Amino acid sequence: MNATDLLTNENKYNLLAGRVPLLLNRYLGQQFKNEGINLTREQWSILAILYHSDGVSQQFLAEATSRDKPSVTRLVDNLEKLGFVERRNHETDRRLNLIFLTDSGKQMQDPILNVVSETIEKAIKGLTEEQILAIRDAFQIIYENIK
Amino acid sequence: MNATDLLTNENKYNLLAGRVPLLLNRYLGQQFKNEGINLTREQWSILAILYHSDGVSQQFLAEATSRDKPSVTRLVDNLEKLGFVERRNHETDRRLNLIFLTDSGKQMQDPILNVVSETIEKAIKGLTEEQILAIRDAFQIIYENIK
DNA sequence: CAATAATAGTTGTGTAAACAACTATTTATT
DNA sequence: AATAAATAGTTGTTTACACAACTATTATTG
Repeated sequence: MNATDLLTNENKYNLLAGRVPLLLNRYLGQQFKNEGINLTREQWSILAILYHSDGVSQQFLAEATSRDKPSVTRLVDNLEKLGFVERRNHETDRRLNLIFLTDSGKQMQDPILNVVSETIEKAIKGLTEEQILAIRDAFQIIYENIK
Repeated sequence: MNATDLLTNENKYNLLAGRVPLLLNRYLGQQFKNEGINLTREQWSILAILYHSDGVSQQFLAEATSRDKPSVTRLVDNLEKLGFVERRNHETDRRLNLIFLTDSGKQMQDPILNVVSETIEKAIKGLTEEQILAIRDAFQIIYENIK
C-alpha cells in the first residue's frame, strides 16, 4: 500500500468540500456576532468585492463569487435592507443595477476586516506559508477543472 | 516582499471557505442528476456514514458530519421520504433514533460511489498525491484550531 | 428594420445551514 | 427517592443555495 491508496475518492471529496469550510463559515459568523457585526459570511463576500470595486453590476458580483444570479439578487436585497449597499441604475444600459456601498457600508470595512483577520489567524495557526500556498495552487487546479 | 505577504487574510479566508467547496457541491449535484440519482451532496454525506456504520444515532451522524442536530433531523426526514433510510427506536433508551438503510438505500451504494469517484477524479485531475495529502494535513490543523 | 439572440435581473420552489427554544427521556446528585 | 443536570431529538425562524422559468432591455443578423 502506497500513498496513493491512503485516501479513497470519498475521503478526498469530503476533504475538499466537507466540514472545514462548513466550520469556518460557522466560526466566522460567530466572530461577527461577538463583535456586534450583523453580517453573514456570504454577505461579507459581496461587501469584500465592493471594497475593492465599488459600483459593479450584480452579474459581476455573481461571477466574482461563483454564485448564480438569483443568489446575488437576494444577497443584495438583504444588504440593502441592512443599509450597507444601494442599487443604482446604469446611466445608459437600463438592464444593469450597479451596486454601491452606502456610508454605513463603508464604515464597516475596518471592523469587518479586523474580525476576518483575527478569525483566519486563529484558524490557520500552525500552518506554514508553504502549506497555504500549496492549497492555493491545488484549489486553482480544481477550479479550472470544474468551473 | 516575501511569501508571507502574498495572501491577505481575506484571500486566505476565501481560499479555505470560498468557491471551490461551493463549486464542488454544485458539480456533484449535477453529476448525481445526470446519472438519475435523486440525492443532494448533504444527503449523501449521511448515507456515506451509514454505508460504514449502519444503525447509528442521529447524534452520531451530527458529530460525524460536523452538522448540528436540527440539520441532521431534516436530512434524515428527507432521506426517509426518499425511502433510503428508516428510523427505529433504540431497544432500551427511548431517547435515541437509530438510523438504518433500507434495501433501496443499500442498492444505491454502488451507483453513488461510482458518481462520487468519477466526480472527484475529474475535479482533482492534475493534482499530485502529495498535494492532496498536504491539504489533508493542513485541514486537520485548521479543524483542531476551530472545532 | 424586423425578428432573433443574448444579457441582466427577478421570482418561485425545494433543500440546507445556524441558532434558539422546546419536549421527552435518562443519568447524576444530594 | 426527589430534584437537577445531561442527553437526544424536534420545531420555528432567518438566511442562503441551485435550478427553472420569467420580464425587460440591448445587441445581432438576415
